[in-house]
Amino acid sequence: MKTSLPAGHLDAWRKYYTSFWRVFAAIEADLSAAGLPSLSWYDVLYELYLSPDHHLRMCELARSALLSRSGLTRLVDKLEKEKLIERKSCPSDGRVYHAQLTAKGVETLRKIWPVYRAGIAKYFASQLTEAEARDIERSLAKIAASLESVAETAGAAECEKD
Amino acid sequence: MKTSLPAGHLDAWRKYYTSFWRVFAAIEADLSAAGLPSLSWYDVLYELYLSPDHHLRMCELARSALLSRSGLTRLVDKLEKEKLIERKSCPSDGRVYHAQLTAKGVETLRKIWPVYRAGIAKYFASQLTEAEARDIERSLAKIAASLESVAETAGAAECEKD
DNA sequence: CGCTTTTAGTTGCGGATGCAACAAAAATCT
DNA sequence: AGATTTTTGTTGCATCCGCAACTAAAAGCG
Repeated sequence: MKTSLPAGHLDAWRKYYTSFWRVFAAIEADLSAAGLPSLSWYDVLYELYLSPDHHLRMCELARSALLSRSGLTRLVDKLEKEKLIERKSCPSDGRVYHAQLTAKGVETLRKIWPVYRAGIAKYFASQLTEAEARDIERSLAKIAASLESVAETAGAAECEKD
Repeated sequence: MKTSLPAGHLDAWRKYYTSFWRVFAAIEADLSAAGLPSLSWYDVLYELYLSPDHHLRMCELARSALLSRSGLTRLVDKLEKEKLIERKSCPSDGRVYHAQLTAKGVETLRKIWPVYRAGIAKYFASQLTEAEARDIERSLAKIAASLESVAETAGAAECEKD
């Protein structure tokens, strides 16, 4: 595993880190100002929306939505209280619950998206050419993919080797 | 202000969003596993380190370190308790406090950096060529710069126009 | 078949952080 | 100068979230 860090890569990291927090905060502020739920709610609803039959096991949903299992449990509690999803027990595995997107959940997704999209456009996309967007997508896809399986045990294995 | 969002730009956003959270979580996990403070501590200490005489007003530090004023107040409380910084009142403005990096603060910065650098290298830089890193730096610099002044009033002005 | 290990989801707890309200000081205006 | 507004930092409060411990169920193993 490569651990050297050329100056150009460090510069890229700094911009990546700073730009992300600023864009993220700006989008969250827009959502909040519009009286809409935060991006973590959107992420969960959207992952369910993408899934076949709009449902997913809790642990898979946690991974897709970039949350810990406990974090997801609480978030699903709130989403269920708002009738945006339902918990359904799994017939073939008594440990498993599926989160099932409701019609109201889809509706909420459709309310959030215009504001979210406008935020992405204003704070992120408006600064990028088509070519830049394509290059970023390609480069960052490699990074996202390389960390796909890293769930709750992040870094442990590699750390022990040092 | 442009609010349309081409598909390529949306794809770029998705990878940006997902990759960032995964890399961030992985680095935080490594720091935690090494018994080191989190990135928010590093950010504050590092911004002070970069500043002339290693000190900065609270509100400037909050902006540089990507925190709210209240968030910074609490973080500075903890850093001061650990003797990593000192609060110094400003002679020319009675409202202002300066956070002053201490020798122990510099030392802590030097303890965090190797682990942080290794994380950046492992989870971020190792996936990018020199050219990709350069392009990302250039593209994201524009985004970061366009949001430089957006502090606690993020999005408000633009939102009212819609 | 029992016993152990693993997996899925939940809960107690504590830490981190933002918003709104506040106090103090400075700046601005008349 | 006195009154108003703005700026700076802090605090009360609420929310979000992860880790560790726990329960229940399934899988693996003798």
